[in-house]
Amino acid sequence: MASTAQVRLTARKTPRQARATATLEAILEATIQVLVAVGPARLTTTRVAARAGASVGTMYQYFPNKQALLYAVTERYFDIVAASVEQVCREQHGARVGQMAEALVEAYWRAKIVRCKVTRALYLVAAEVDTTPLVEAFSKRVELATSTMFASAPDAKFADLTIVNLTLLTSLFGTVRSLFDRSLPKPWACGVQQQLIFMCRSYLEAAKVPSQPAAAVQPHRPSPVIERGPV
Amino acid sequence: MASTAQVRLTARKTPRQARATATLEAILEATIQVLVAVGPARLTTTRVAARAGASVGTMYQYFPNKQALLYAVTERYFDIVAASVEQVCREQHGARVGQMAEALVEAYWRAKIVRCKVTRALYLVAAEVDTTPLVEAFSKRVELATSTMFASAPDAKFADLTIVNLTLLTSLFGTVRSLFDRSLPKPWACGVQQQLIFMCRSYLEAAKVPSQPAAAVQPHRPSPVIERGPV
DNA sequence: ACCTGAACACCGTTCAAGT
DNA sequence: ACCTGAACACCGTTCAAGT
Repeated sequence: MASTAQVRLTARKTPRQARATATLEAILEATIQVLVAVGPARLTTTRVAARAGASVGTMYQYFPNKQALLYAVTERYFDIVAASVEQVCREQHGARVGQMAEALVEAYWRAKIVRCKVTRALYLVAAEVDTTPLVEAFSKRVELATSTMFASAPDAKFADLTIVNLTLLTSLFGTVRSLFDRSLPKPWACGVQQQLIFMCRSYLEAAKVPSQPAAAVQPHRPSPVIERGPV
Repeated sequence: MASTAQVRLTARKTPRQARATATLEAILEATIQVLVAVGPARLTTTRVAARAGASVGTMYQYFPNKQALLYAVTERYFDIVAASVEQVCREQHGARVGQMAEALVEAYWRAKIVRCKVTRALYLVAAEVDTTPLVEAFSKRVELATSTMFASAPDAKFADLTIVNLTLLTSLFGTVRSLFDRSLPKPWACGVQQQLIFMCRSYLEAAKVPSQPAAAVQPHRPSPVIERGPV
């Protein structure tokens, strides 16, 4: 592992009294605020504690180290985003694929942009803490929701839904991230977001397995190098 | 700005003697090695200096701070990747769009994966240093190369090449990054990479403006919400 | 149970002294 | 011109002492 050595990232103890719960909450909230204000690299445990109205020692009662603090905040964030994706997936159950793709992209985009400062700050914590397990859990959760949704579409069947779904999500997550990383003027970012919907629709359309009344329209040229499943 | 305050990120002075040039080179090389070994968060100026066989003071003669060091290394890396993308763009000049898309994705993927440890480490330095200017310069450079290439395709014209090109690249950069961030088993990663080619092809195909002998095939359903340019 | 903050170790950065 | 490394300030983490 490159960036991180072996460190416990889970909470150290859970509060038993109401006062303690409030303290813990204050610390987590303060962490987000400091994160947004100065970024993860310049975030200081003392600063977080001060912002939360507590002392450093208190913070260390609940978290074994700075990394665990960032880990906890990231976990909460992923949970919110995953939940809102799951919601649209339920809402779009049984719709047409094109409509699903559009709703999915828009929901994810909205979830990221509503708290865009937080999003931007959290994209950077990966450098301080190894958040791979969180990314993995988040991805798996979303994959399940979207694949269930796509499987319910009446207008499309896919030869290998798993890989199509995985590709679509990888591209969605990545494209949105790229948009955050670059400092594109808003109109361009919106343009790309619109095109992204169009791109996802085109991909799904092209990845469809031809339905019953097929054989009518054939691909113009034989598509040569295009394989589907994992190699 | 969240993560970084005002700091000079450019080199402090340039070496005048051969000995000094060697020192500088050793420092840059050592930085990459340490970066790969422990990641940007745990990279230490002393460690870098030691690895380079120099003292901390020497490092500070050439770089005003740790961030400038990481900045310089990132710049070099971007330069290599951009150069290899530019090369395929020249090679594919005048080819068909589908072929171009495939070559582009594969070239970018290859450039990233040949030194995958370095790639992974450098993805993380963005948290320590504000590399936005470098990302921007890199993107602009690649945009120019690919848009020139696409404009030379005999089999496709686009209503707005700029936004199509921007979307394609944003998606390419992002998807590849997502693949690095997640710890997918190799076969799945390869599967997604293959599908990404297919996705880019489908998108370009769908974004084409119908050529001369058009009017024959009409879109099955009016596509509702799909706009092209920036809003 | 929970909280505090002085104390310690470590790392970024400087600068007076060397070749 | 270039290099060195002890010295200083700052931040993560601990722990003895408090309520």
